[in-house]
Amino acid sequence: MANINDVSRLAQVSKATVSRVLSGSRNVKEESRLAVMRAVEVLNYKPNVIAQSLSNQSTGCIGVVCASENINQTTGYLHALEKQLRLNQKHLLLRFASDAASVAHSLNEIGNGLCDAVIVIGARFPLPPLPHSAITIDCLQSHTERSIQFDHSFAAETASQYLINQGRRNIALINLHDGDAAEQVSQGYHQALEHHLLPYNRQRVFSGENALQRLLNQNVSFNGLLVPDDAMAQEALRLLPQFGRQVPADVMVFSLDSTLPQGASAVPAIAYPLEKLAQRAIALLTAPLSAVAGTAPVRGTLMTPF
Amino acid sequence: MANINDVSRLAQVSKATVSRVLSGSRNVKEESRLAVMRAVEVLNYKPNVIAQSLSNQSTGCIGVVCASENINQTTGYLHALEKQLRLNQKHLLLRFASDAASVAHSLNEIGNGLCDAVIVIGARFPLPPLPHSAITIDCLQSHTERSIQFDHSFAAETASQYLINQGRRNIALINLHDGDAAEQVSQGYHQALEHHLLPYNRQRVFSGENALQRLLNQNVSFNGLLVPDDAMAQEALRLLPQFGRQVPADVMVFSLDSTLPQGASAVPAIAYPLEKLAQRAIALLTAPLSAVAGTAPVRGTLMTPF
DNA sequence: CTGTTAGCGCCTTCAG
DNA sequence: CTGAAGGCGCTAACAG
Repeated sequence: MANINDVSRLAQVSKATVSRVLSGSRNVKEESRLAVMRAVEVLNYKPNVIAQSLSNQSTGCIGVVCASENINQTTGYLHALEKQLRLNQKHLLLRFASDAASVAHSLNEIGNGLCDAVIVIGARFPLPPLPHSAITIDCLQSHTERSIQFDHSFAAETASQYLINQGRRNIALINLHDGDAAEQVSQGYHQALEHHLLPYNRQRVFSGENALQRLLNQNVSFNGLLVPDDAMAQEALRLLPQFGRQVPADVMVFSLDSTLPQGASAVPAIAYPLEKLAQRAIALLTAPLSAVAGTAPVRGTLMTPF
Repeated sequence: MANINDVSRLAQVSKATVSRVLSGSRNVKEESRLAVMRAVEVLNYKPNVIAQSLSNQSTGCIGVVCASENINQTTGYLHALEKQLRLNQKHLLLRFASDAASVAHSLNEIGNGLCDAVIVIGARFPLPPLPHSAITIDCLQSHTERSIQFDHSFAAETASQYLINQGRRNIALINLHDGDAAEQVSQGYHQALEHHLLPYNRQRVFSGENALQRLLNQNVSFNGLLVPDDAMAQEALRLLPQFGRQVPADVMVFSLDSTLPQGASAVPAIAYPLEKLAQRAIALLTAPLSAVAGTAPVRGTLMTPF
C-alpha cells in the first residue's frame, strides 16, 4: 500500500504539499496540485486513517452502547444512527451491555483514544459515571444535559386517550420497573383517566418480573392494555389468546414505544421519529455546548395499524 | 492523559522497558517491573490504542456489514458476533448496506487501515469483489472459501417433514427471490414431498414481491406455509386472519430461518446456532487458511413453540 | 506557494 | 536485562 512518501516522490513535491492537496487547501499551485492528483491516481493512494488519527488526536469513531435487553427496540435506533453517522463521515463502534459494569467496561474503549465519543442507548439500569463526551438516548438516568429523553408522560396520556376513545374504559398498564420514565408513564396514565373521570384501579397496574403474567392471573377486568414496548406487545399478543382474551376484540393492546414504521406494527403505538432522533444525537456530539436549549423531551406520534 | 514518556520518567526507566512490562515480556527485572506498574497505577496510564495500531499495522477492528433489508434477522447475528469479538479483544465497526454499491463503499473503510477484516452478513444481493480478508455469513453469493453458508435444503426438508407430521399435507411455500439458497429451499421442499408421495403443486409456490399477498389471492388450498424468515412469518400471522384463515388451526406457519431463542418464536421454525456461528466466523478470521475442511454448511435445528 | 522539521504515542531492533 | 534510536504515516508550525 502506497504511502504519502511514495506520492510526494512521484509527484516531485514534499509530503506537506501532498497533505495540503488532499486536505483541500487552497494554497497550492495548480501545477503541483495536478501532479499530486495524478500520482495519487497512479499509485491508488489512500491516506492511512490510523496515522491521521494519531496526528489529529481524533478517530472519527463513535462508540454506541446498546442495552442488550430490549435489542429489538435498540436495533431501530442503530440503523438510524448508523445512517446519520455515515453521512457525517463517522464510524460506529458497536457494543452491547446489560448492566452498569459492562457499560463502564465499554467506556474504557474510548478512554484510550479509539472513540471520540459514545452514545448509550436504551439502558434500563443505572449508569456508571459517564465522561463528558458521552450522551444518552432513552436511558433511565436523567443525565440532564447531553441526553435525549422521551416524553413518556405525553405518550402514556395520548395512548390512554386513544384507548378510551376506542371505547376501552378499563385500561390496564404494564409499566417499566422504575425510574423517571416509569414515573412519567404513571403520570400520563393518571391524567388521562382523570380527564375522563375514570376511576384509578391500582390492581390494573403492574411492573417488574412477569408483570403480564401476574396481571392475567389477577382477577381484574380490562379491555385496554398499555405495554412499554413492542417486545411486551408481542408477548401480550401471544399470551392473551391463551387466556381466552381475543385481541383486539376483548383487549386492545397499545405499545408505548415502537420503533416500527407506520403500518408495520400489529397494535396501535407511540412511535418515535428515529431519523430525527439520530440527527439530534449527532448534533449533540458535534455542537459544543449550545443546543442546551433544545433539550426538551422528544414526543412520539400516534400510530395506528392498517 | 498520561503517555508512555510520563510513565518511564516516573518509573525511572526507559520507554522500552515500560513497553516491555506492559506487553508482558518476561525479560524484565522484577524491580523495574514493579516500578513501572506503580507508575502506571499512579498516573492511571492507558496505552493509546491508536498509536499502538499505527505501530502494529493492525487495529483490532472488524468491520461488520449487515444487509439492511432483513434487519431483525441480522440483529441476532450482531449480538452474537459482538460478544465473540469482545471475548477476542476485538472491536465491531458496524455498517448497514442494501446493495453491492454500498457494500463496496463500506469496504473502503478497511482499505485504509481502519479495519483488519470485514464480515458481510445476510446479503440477498450479489456482492462486489471482496478483499481476501473478508468473510461472508448467510450471503447469496457462494463465496466458496471464507464464508459460512446455511444448509437451506436441510431446513426446508425438515420443515416440510414437520408440517406433514402435523397433518398438513398441502404445504405452500414462500421462497426467497433467487440465488443458491432459494434453489436449496426448493430442493428440500421437493424432497420432503416426494418422500411422502405428495404431489407437487406449483401454484403453492411463490417468491419475490408481495409473494404472500399473491398466494392468498390465488385460489389454492393449503394448510401449511413455509416462509423464509421471521419477518415474513410475522406478516403471515397478521395477514392470514384477515383472509379468514386462523393460525395454526387452518394454516400452520413455519419460519425457515429464525434467530429467536427457543420458545420465543410464535411459530415452529428452523433456528441457527448464533453463538457457534459467531465463533466460527471468528475462527475464520483468526485461522490462516486451515479450517477450509470445516466449510460444511451449517444445519439449523427444529424449534417448536411452547 | 513550498519544503523542512518536529511531533502524535508506541513498538522494536540493536547494541551494550 | 536495558536504553538509545529509528520507524509507523500523517499533520502542522515555521521559515523561506
